[in-house]
Amino acid sequence: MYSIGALSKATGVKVPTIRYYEEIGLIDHAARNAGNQRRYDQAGLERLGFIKHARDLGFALEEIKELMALNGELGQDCHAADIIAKAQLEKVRARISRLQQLEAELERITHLCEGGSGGTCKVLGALGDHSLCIGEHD
Amino acid sequence: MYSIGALSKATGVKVPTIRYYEEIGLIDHAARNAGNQRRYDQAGLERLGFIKHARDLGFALEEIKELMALNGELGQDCHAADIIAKAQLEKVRARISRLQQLEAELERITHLCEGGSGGTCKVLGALGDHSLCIGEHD
DNA sequence: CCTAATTGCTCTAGCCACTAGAGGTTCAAG
DNA sequence: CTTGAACCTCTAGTGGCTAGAGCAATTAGG
Repeated sequence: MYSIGALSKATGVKVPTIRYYEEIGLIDHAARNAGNQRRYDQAGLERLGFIKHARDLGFALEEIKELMALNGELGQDCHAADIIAKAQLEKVRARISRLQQLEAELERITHLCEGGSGGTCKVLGALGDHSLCIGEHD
Repeated sequence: MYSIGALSKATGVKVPTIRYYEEIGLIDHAARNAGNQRRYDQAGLERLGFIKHARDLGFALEEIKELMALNGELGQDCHAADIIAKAQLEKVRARISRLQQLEAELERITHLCEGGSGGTCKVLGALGDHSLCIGEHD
């Protein structure tokens, strides 16, 4: 049996976050001891570990709920899980390519600096003027 | 003179967002016409354009405030602006490399699917078990 | 000039995923 | 038995908006 603090240490999920997950129904209401403190078993630990890992992978809490529902089904629906994971992969790839565009433009902008102050700052100018951009972003 | 709607169209910043920017002090309180509606001049348009562009580049509103303060200074402090932009570039690069790790792992996970249901789903298994990951993430 | 549609106004509340703090209770070590 | 850490609940705040209610003002058409 784990206290909420022990569970937190074991999973890397902060204590208030665990309580928050319970509140929103992502995890079940924990069993309580005589003094009204939450106690968790091995299954609770594993479920929270699953959530943590999925969060680290960028899944939204709603998506994690879906994944956990699949996990609970009789003869886990692997295909559905795969679809969710693939959608997540696509999201991640889209974010990467968007960020790479930003990287290119920020690189360009920072190379405009000739140091010193006075006169017109080209960095500030480039930030203000979208028409100077090489490609589209956003 | 632009109405808030015209400003919105010209910059691509939504009307409630413009009002929100005013509320938090990112832009000055707009002048009002006889009927209490906001009216903007060219300078207002340019400032909002600057904000929009910087937001698209991933700058936080606080950072944008700093950049605009620099812009207002006598003989714009180009060096300071450059430092902020370079920091932003570093943030963007860090996010890219983090996302690339996620991409690699999601790719690995989605390749585990053998289709069909029943038995143990390797996708769900991989999501639950961090120790199966190739590299560290988060 | 009148009307109707559009646009504007303020205010409140909600989104996501937490985080922080107040003020009190229970537990575990010595 | 005492102390201090960990726990409890509750409220409020974060960033950056978005949505909706219930009005007032403007503008285009007839």
